[in-house]
Amino acid sequence: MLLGRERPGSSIRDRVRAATDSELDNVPWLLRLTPSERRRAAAAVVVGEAEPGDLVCRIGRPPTFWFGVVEGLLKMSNDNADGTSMTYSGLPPGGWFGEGTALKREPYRYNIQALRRSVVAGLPIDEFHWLLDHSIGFNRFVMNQLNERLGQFIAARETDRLNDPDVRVARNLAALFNPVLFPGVGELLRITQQELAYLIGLSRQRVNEALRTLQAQGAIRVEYGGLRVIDLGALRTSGSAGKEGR
DNA sequence: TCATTAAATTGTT
DNA sequence: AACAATTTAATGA
Repeated sequence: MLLGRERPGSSIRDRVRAATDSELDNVPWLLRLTPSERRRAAAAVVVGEAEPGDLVCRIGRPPTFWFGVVEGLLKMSNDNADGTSMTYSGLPPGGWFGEGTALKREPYRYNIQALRRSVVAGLPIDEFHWLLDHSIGFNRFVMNQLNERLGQFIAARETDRLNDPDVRVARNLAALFNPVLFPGVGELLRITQQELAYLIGLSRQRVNEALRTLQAQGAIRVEYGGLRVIDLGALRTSGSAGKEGR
């Protein structure tokens, strides 16, 4: 779908190009490859721009790429029969996804949609399989990725049961700041309060209030257009053992 | 480089 | 949801 032969009006409006060097610097798994593997993989990686609302991949489509976020913000969601949709996760820079469907060559089970203007990278599925067959480092990365994502989904199930908005915001932020899944984020997560509200399913006002509470607790710092993590552990455990009441 | 203006984002009600 | 205040980005001298 990142390929140019897409039906008009659907998916990414995409001109795909080869990745630039600085974009390749933001591809975490390239560092795990041997030099010759890296040369081959880097040449295969393509990038495209996604406008807000664009679908990077769609439920039911056969997997053509393993995708990664170079810049911007995506969301992973699922459509229900009644027309509503459920958001599973936000995908900030450094995150790679779709390995499950790529591995089995089965259709995507979720939609990936751009929340803001984003740069999305893709590794063609045949190259993905070649790396699985030839590169130990790549296998380590994918395995680690799957393990970490499993942990994230288990944590997400608990989070969804919580009713305290402050805690839900904290846990969602902890997930987005995950350095293993999203190494491109670093200390500063570029996300607006509106986008965060949309991901978590709260009003922007309530998110704003929660963020300022978390800032007062010393867990984060609120900045214009983004959030800086001060204490990731506090975000993860907030509301479970502790002192904060509301 | 600086000043001005528009746009985006945040803070409040 | 609406509005004001603040921050950033864009423009042009």
